[in-house]
Amino acid sequence: MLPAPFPANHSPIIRKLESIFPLTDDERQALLELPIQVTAIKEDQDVVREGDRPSRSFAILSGMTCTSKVMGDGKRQIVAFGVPGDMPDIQSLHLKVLDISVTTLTPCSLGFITHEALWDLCLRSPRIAAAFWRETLVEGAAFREWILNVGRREAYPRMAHILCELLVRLHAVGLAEDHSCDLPITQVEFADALGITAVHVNRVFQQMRADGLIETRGTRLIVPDWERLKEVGDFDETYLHLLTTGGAAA
Amino acid sequence: MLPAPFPANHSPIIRKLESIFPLTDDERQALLELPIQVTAIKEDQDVVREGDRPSRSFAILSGMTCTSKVMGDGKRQIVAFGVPGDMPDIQSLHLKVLDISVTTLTPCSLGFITHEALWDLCLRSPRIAAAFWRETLVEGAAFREWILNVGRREAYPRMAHILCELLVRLHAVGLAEDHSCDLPITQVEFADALGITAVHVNRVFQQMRADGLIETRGTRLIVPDWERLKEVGDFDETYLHLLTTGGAAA
DNA sequence: ATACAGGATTAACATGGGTCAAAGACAGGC
DNA sequence: GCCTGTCTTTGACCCATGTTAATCCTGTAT
Repeated sequence: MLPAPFPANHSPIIRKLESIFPLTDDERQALLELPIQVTAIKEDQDVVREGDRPSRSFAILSGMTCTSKVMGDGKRQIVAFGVPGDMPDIQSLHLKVLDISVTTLTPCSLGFITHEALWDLCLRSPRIAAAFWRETLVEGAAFREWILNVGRREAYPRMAHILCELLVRLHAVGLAEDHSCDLPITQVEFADALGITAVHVNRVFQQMRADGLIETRGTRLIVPDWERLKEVGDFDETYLHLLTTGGAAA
Repeated sequence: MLPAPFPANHSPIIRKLESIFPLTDDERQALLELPIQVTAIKEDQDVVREGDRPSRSFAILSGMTCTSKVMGDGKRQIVAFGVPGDMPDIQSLHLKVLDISVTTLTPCSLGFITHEALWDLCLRSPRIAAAFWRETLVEGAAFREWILNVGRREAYPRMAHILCELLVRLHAVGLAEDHSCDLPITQVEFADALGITAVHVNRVFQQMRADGLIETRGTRLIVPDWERLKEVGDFDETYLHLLTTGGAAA
């Protein structure tokens, strides 16, 4: 029962931008004046679908999403998870037809902003445009790491790595503490994210529990030994390019 | 013996930007005035390395590169190939420490541009900044497809898919005709790109040859039946977001 | 309480692709 | 023509992960 409907506000967007790019007061103000339409949406709903041609993008104000692509034969690959502050389909501002679908993992509060308003803001404020560009570059770095994860790590370290990423990113937006967080992600979804089967996800989880690498209580994940999980997952958070480095999930 | 040292010029950069974003005369002129340092470099050289903090970025004027990451244990994953017009480390403009290495596959002519000059141009011309941003978004789409390829396709269609992508992208820059192109990529490199072993790359190639799906003469790739290769590779070029769609490698 | 549905777990068996190691093929340099 | 280094090819064997399909949970609705 994570996110109660959220008071309408832009703060997750601004916090996210500021977490990777310093803003002036004027710029913050310009962002606050963006016309934004806040919408609540249930879990397990597609917000946008592959092939859509949206006229607006959205930011996650609360809740979590996943971004996925499907193959001809129906197999699905999740390529990213979204946390508050993320704008999973910002690409649609420039690329007319979407190559991905975005699905809610939990009930979400989403803030929709028209492409027109975004374009206008970017033309008026080159530094804000640069901040968005920078966000896209950071997202690209995460995709590259995801490729490495899926392409070169075995299932066990692969899972460890993705758990590390999730924990650090959730921590960065205040949704994880004490190496623990709520992960509303089913084993089937982990399977689609890691490029393995749900059965094998289950095997890996059990081994990790047996090894004392993780504990689970319902959807809650607890990491008893963060350093060891990072080591198993070959995890180095540099690629996330957070300004608040250091004790990320510490 | 691909690329002879190239007369210094910006045209690959401009052509690339224009292939995904229409430019005005003024904007083209501003790009032409960018101070650019042209350098020839041999094959199999690292242009930049993971961990570097470059003060300039570069465009490929001729030749091909690959972009890769390595794991702690030395395993390498190639996450992208670069063709003329690409700027494989444009991210360093915003992200101080590089998360990838860029290596030449052939002798290359590279055009280096300082971050200062790029920043200056982007602040003066929001539309050019937007064009660069758009390039980054397209690059992101290619990463997402790469994740799907490595995560969900078996080795045979996975190879077919990457061959399709290479052929279409080389065709878009005039380096492929008649479903045929020069591919200066070793089997070890394909292995690192696909997340399989070189031995298995070899098995797949032989099967593809036996199936009449591809022919090779030295480094030259010939595709006798383009439609069939696309089908085997589950390839749909939409994700490349080229303006010149349709008969891409036709 | 009972029934249901989505998720988690198990087990038995199959296989794509990994590993290792040796041998061939080819190109460039002398 | 010969040497050397880099690619490619081959073969035997093995294991991480896929497949299938049944069973077991747990929370929620009736």
